[in-house]
Amino acid sequence: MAMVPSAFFPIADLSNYTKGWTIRVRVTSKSGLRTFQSKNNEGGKVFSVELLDCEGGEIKASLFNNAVDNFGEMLQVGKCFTFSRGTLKVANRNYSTLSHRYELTFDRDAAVTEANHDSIIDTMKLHICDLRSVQAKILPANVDLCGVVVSFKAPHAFTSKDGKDLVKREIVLADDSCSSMEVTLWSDRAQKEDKEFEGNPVMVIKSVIVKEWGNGRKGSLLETGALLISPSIPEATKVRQWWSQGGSSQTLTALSDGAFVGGKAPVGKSACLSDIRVASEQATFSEEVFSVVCRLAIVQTKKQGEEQPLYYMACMELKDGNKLPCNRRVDSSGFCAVAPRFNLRCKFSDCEDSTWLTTFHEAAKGALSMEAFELKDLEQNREAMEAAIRHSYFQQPWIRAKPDHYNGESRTNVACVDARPVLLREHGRFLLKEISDMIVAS
DNA sequence: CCCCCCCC
Repeated sequence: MAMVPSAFFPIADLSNYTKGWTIRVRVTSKSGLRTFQSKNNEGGKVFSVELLDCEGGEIKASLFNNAVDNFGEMLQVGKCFTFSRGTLKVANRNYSTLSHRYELTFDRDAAVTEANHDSIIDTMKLHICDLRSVQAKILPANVDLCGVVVSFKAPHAFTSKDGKDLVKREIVLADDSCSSMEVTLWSDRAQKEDKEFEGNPVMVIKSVIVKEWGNGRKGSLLETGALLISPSIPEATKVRQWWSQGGSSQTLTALSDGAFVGGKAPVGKSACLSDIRVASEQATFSEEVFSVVCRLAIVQTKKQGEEQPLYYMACMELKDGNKLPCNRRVDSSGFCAVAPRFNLRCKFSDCEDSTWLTTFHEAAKGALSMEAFELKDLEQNREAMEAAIRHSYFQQPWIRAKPDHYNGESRTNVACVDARPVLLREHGRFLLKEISDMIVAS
């Protein structure tokens, strides 16, 4: 007779108002055992697991002391169990990779029973995020990725600052968003044989923590995450097809090597948008560059109902004696080498003001985290094109450097000349200093 | 009641 799923409580509905629940779940990850000294100086031990049920609900559970003794061995990744008699508390966002508002703790009262393999519970729940959207995430971010291994380094053993022996291996993943990012694998995963990484296999990596490193972004696969090599899931098939049907020869936007930070940006006077507004309204204003921390709020895609061009086709021939392309506007049958270049009107916002700025190619690439050809590729589908742009709204603070110059008349031309992700650590220190200066001043 | 997600 078929099992009645409703006999078990849905994980998604667990809260601290729930009484007398029993859940039936699969263990999808398991941490190592940690020992600790609690506040009243008692020694304790704990490990945690992630649990998935047949409705796709996920929750983190921590098992303490007696529960470790009773169930520590039994709970293994991939196996199914029923759990009851645990305590619910609001999840600590700092330590949970799952979206559930609550998490479970189990101690001496816990009831855990091994269940038969339950095929209606998935073995893993993935929330795969393409690499281009990783560029726009608030950091640190926890993501699941599906990409082609485009390169890998040898495993490297070293001792960490606090004396731990570690082995890491860096790989570079790329996906059909034409982006790539370096990801660090650790210990056993790092020490898989080289041949596992050869021949551009598709890998799914679950629970990658993404952080700012240097000028770019880098991932690190957490202990409780997962590494799947050439899995048969639709996302893997899609990425594999992209790679074999031209992706392998495409230019990739690297998140890890400062691709968005390349080139010489003018470093402007630190300002906010209202400072720029004031400066640009002054008649005596001479050319000046400002740097502002702000967000991209909107791109003007329509004007009085009319769709606006977002890029133009430019000549890419190199000028004589110059390494720069001439960038002359050409028609679509242009006889020189042509490439799309952005020309956008963007509204940028900070905490107190917002302003529309003409945003040319280099700056627009930074503001949108995308290449002009990626937008042009969608030219048959205006809605998809605009959706791709909307994706970047408010996603990431940008430093905007801006020169002001004249166009012969007294009218001041204000433009965005460069946009790049804010280095959060540096910016955080800057803000802290501002606060402490204010305290001193008061 | 734990809790770092390691490194350049």
